[in-house]
Formats: sequence, structure tokens, C-alpha cells
Amino acid sequence: MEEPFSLISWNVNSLRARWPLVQKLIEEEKPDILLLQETKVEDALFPEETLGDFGYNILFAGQKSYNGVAFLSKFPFEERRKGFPGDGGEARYLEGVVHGWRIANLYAPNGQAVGVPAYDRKLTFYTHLKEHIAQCLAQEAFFVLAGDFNIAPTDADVYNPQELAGQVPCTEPERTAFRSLLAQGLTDAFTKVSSTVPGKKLTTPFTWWDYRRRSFDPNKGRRIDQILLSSQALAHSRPGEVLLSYRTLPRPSDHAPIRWYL
DNA sequence: ATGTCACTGAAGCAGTGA
Repeated sequence: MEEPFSLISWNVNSLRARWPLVQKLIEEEKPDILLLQETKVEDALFPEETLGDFGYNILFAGQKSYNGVAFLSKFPFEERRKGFPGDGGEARYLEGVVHGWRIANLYAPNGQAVGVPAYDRKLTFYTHLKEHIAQCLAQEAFFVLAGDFNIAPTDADVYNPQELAGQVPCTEPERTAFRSLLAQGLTDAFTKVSSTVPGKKLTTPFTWWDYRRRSFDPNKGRRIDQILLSSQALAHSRPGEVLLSYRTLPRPSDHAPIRWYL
């Protein structure tokens, strides 16, 4: 039986601003694979050497100000890919084959609000993503798609479903897009476990809490970061958790890291 | 209800995105 390896996915909301916490996460959690979203750093300024010194092989794609993704792996890359056809040309997707597993890192568009162009671009992005993921699943039995999907798949995935009804990230077209991804043959890993935070029971753990109000302590969050697994990946995996402590530390991201064991 | 954070360009703040 092969030893399991750990995967952590985290929307850091600026790698530079989050650098102390990223270092802490690497040193304390020692993920075999670390997928970062919203790095907001151009390739020329990406700290490739420093992260390499931590023992990672690295794939990254950045932009100035917006977006940006990085894929850190203790295992060497057997294949690597940046973006997919129809992704809109933004730095939102990385894919690699490591340790015999095909793993993809996603930062889906936010979509802003129903009726604006960004919302339509989000749905288009998902249409093309689904087509690409079908190919990934055809290529590798062990496939993982993880990251910030910017979709709350069900009403249970936000604290205030009534307020958010019909709004991003809870609209029916977004949820249909998410279910279409699952229909390709993927399982949303965190729906397979229940989680408890002190004093509050949750069916699925939230991963994001708004900066703008006192939202973390009363757990007024959303579950918009997910880890999707192919059936063989799921069968080979065991549950991880949301690393809530990283949302309580000084200068946190608005997202918490999520971990799974593969 | 519109309270925070991070970014950029440009000037010590305003606009944008999340």
C-alpha cells in the first residue's frame, strides 16, 4: 500500500501579502502538493527560488494585480499545462501529472453579479472547463480538480441562503455548471464528510468568510473552495479538513486552506 | 447595511475587484 500524500488548496488573496502565512503553512503542514490561487504576482516577480528551497517543483502563471495560480509539488512533474482552450486567457488554471496523478488547480472567475459581462464570462468559462475536464478524466484514472470555484453548490453552502437567493455565487446557472462538472465523473470530497467546529455543527465546512463584517467568529461563511475527485481518486483517498486556524491569524486571507489526503 | 483588504497609478488618495 502506497503512503498517502497530502494536498492543500488555498486562495491566498495575494502571495506577497500572505507570504508569512504561506511560509508557516509550508513549515507546519508540509503539504506534498500545494495549490495556490489569486497570487496576484507577475511571473517575473514570483518567488520561484525561495519556494524551490522548500523542496518544491513549481508551476506558476501570474498576472499583474489580478488572478494568478501556482502549483507546488514535492513530486516532479511528468506533464504540465497552463490554461485550457476557452479559458479567456487569464491566469486561472494549472494542470500537472505528478506521482501518476493528474491534478488541476482552478481559480474560477468571481462573476460579480447577474447581468454584468463578468457573470456571462464566468458561465462561458465553466462551459469550456467542463469540456477540458472530460478529456482529463479520459486520460487519467486518478484525477483531482481543486481550487476556488466561486460557486456555492447548494443552499447548505452559505450561511444566508435566503439573502443570497438568485445572487452570485448561488444562482441556478452557476449551480448547474458545477453539477455538470460533477456529472463528468467527479465527487465533491467535502460532501463526504461532516465537520464540527466548537459549538457549531455543520454539514459541510465553510472555506470563505467576508472581511467586511465580523463574519468568521459567528461562522457567517460560504463553501466556495472545493476538491473534486475522480471515482478512483476518491476510493484511494481519506478525509482532510479546512484549516480554520489560518483564518484567525494576523493578516489572514479571506479564504482558509483546505486539505485532503490522497 | 455596503463596515475590509489588496491592488494600481499616481501622488500620500481614488478607483477597481473580490
